[in-house]
Amino acid sequence: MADRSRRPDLAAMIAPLLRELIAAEEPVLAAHGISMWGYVVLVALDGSSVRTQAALAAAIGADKTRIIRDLDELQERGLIERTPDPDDRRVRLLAITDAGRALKNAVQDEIQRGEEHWLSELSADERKTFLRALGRLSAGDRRRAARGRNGDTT
Amino acid sequence: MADRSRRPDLAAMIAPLLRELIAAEEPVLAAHGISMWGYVVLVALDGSSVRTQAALAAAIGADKTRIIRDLDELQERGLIERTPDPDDRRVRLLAITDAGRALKNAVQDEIQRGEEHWLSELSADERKTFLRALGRLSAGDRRRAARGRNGDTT
DNA sequence: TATTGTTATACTCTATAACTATA
DNA sequence: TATAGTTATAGAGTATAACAATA
Repeated sequence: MADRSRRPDLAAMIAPLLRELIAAEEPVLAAHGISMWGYVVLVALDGSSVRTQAALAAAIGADKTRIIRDLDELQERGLIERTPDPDDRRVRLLAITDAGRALKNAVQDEIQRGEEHWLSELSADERKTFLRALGRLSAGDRRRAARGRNGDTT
Repeated sequence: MADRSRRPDLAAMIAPLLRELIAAEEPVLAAHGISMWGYVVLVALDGSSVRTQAALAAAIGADKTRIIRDLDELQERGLIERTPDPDDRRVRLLAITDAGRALKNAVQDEIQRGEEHWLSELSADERKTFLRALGRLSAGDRRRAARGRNGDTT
């Protein structure tokens, strides 16, 4: 018999929720002709001080080899710029363009409007505490992850 | 310039957290010689009234074809039973064994002890509200998902 | 004809290794 | 010798299609 005193594993509660959130994002991304990784890249470049491709890969938890196609495409569409670093010509400095930021903001607005659908199941207090707690746990992630890397994001 | 009034997307906050939770589970699962899907199957069979393979696949969000190997292995190890349904001989009725339940409980205990590491970042109030809100959102998943299927879990 | 469980195939991701150009 | 970026290859994981047995 199942033990009612057990709570579900955190991962088991979160995984299906994430699956639905991603499924809801896909049509929005498709409508704007951008991939999930492409969107993640734009968000990372807009919000942080990430400059090099290696730092970007680390920041978004991707392998440095698997974001190159996305960077190529984003650059071809004029959504990001890749300029050689004069101080170290191995490095290519990344920057989001105005067009890239506009696209990212449009996509993000739509996605967050869709997420209200989920958050509306919570009371105002629950919502506030939930988002804060989630941010805390997520921030813990970043702190732990940062320790394993070189600590700098440029 | 980044707009500070934007909150991160829910998916963007949850995804890295889930990745870490899964990474923390893997050594536990490996120590008990069971795969992630195998564990998910045991949890589903222990806690609900799922009986057929098709219902199980739907319940855990997997394709019916991709759980067969796991079911084979779980059965070989005596952790589940697969018996033909006398009422419909196409169907094989699934049931967790005592050994399966014992393994599942042992793994679950270890996993949840590990999760305290994350939850300890929250205050008692935050923790309570967070888990309740997460359960609510996750329950919403199940309601929405159930509507898309046949409504019965047997 | 539809459905359960199964197998085989193809496809999509991802990780690994190897290469270049710089340092 | 080590590192940033790149490319090519191989592997894992997944979805799709087709099959046999039964309804």
